Amino acid sequence: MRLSNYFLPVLKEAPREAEIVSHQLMLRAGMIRQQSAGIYSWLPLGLKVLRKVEQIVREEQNRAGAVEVLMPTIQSADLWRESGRYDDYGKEMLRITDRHERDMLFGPTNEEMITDIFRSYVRSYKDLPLNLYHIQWKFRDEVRPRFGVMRGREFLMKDAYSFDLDEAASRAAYKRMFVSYLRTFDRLGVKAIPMRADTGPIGGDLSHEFLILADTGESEVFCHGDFMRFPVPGAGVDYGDDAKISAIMDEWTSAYARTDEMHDEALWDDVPAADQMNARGIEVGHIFHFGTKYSTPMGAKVTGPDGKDHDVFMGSYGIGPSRVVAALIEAGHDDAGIIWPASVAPFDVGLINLRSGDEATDTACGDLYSKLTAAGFDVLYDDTDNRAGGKFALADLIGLPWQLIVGPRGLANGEVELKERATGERLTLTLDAALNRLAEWQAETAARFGG
RNA sequence: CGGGGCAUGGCGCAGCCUGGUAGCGCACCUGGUUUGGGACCAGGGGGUCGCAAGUUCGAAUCUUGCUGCCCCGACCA
Repeated sequence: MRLSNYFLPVLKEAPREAEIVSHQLMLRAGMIRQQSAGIYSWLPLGLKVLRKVEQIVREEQNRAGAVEVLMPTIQSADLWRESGRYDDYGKEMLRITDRHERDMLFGPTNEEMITDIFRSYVRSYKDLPLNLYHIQWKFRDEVRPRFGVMRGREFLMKDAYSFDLDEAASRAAYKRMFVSYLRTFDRLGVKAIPMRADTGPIGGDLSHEFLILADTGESEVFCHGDFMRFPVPGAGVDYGDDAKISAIMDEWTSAYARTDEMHDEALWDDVPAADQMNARGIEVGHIFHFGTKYSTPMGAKVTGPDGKDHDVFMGSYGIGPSRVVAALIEAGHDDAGIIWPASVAPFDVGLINLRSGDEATDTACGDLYSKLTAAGFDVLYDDTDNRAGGKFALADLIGLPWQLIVGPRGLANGEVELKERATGERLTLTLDAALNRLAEWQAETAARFGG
């Protein structure tokens, strides 16, 4: 993409209303625009990151055996009356009346609807286990939306729902999602820690939150240092092997990890002082096992091997991709701007032409742009006639992993500069050497973050 | 929902106390000189000062009401 053809409305100064760094940087980098309290438009750069996050989440859900569907944002109130939540949910639910005076709502979550889909089609235990998910916008009319997309009223959520014949099978489904979350956050390039959680209004008896560690996180985290050492299951993990999956979850739940809300000083004292890790985190995922809470009132049952009907056991599993985008910034930034993990960076390389209009420089940049694009790099080519300083500042702000800096001075020696955003390291290389270095990185990144 | 704050060109702000018809920086447009870490000169465009009512000869400025947004607390991906 040539910057001159792109839409990247950056701001030199952060709007006053933005308090936290991710919100400031998302506004400054032209990723989002606020349309109303807690409601945002996603501009091209932001959307690109959001889609990448979404795609990684999708791939790991699919790998774990979940099947994608897409349910509507608007739901009928009748469905929610069946579960009893229409009255329970309170003012967080945005209620809408259509032209026929029917009670509708903008879905804050989809347990009822997915249960309705399930009961409409599934009759036999032989069709289980089943896990259906979708990635769809939700709306929760928060009393106090804040911190940009970190806590918006409208937000993108991946929500998966598992259906099983009995408690044991349902718990196995829960563990598969648990493991898939470990992989998902690892591929997103962040350290996420699963913590025992309150089940809250969704109900149930087994629940974990996944928190991305970031110094500016909202929640205080107490966890054992072992979490930094537990191995993340690889792409080859066998989700069909219940024992193996169970063992992974056992390991990842073997050490103490709680947020301040669930913190237990007595248990904490049992953790050796050297292993006590006190950090901050951002909740980006939450999984629940809630048994027959919805299947019973809504009549979602299957015929078992015994020839009798059984209410199905369910769980739900959420990740908020829109919040993840903000959390990644909280976890990766410096004074100059964002530092994206390679797997979700909006572009791989920022190609900086230091002297647009200079024939030799333009030619060299055009050539590099073609070669990189052909080699599978997503390149943002700054071909504008801005000054060097402005281009550097922009590149740092939007946080692409690499900056390939091309100017007449270096070209005279057949050289360009390659700057790595994360480390700030700058290398002066020949054109070919620079391309080779990027190719190495591409291979490393594919190995590290690939599906 | 309780408490606090803010609202003046696209963004950041001053002006308000002590009413006299709106200003600064950045951004934008034109021309020129420039060009390796946010250039300089000259010229230019853009705001019924959130909305409504009131006080006054006169309101960005004073009064009242409303709306929007932000922050702190209780709740959430």
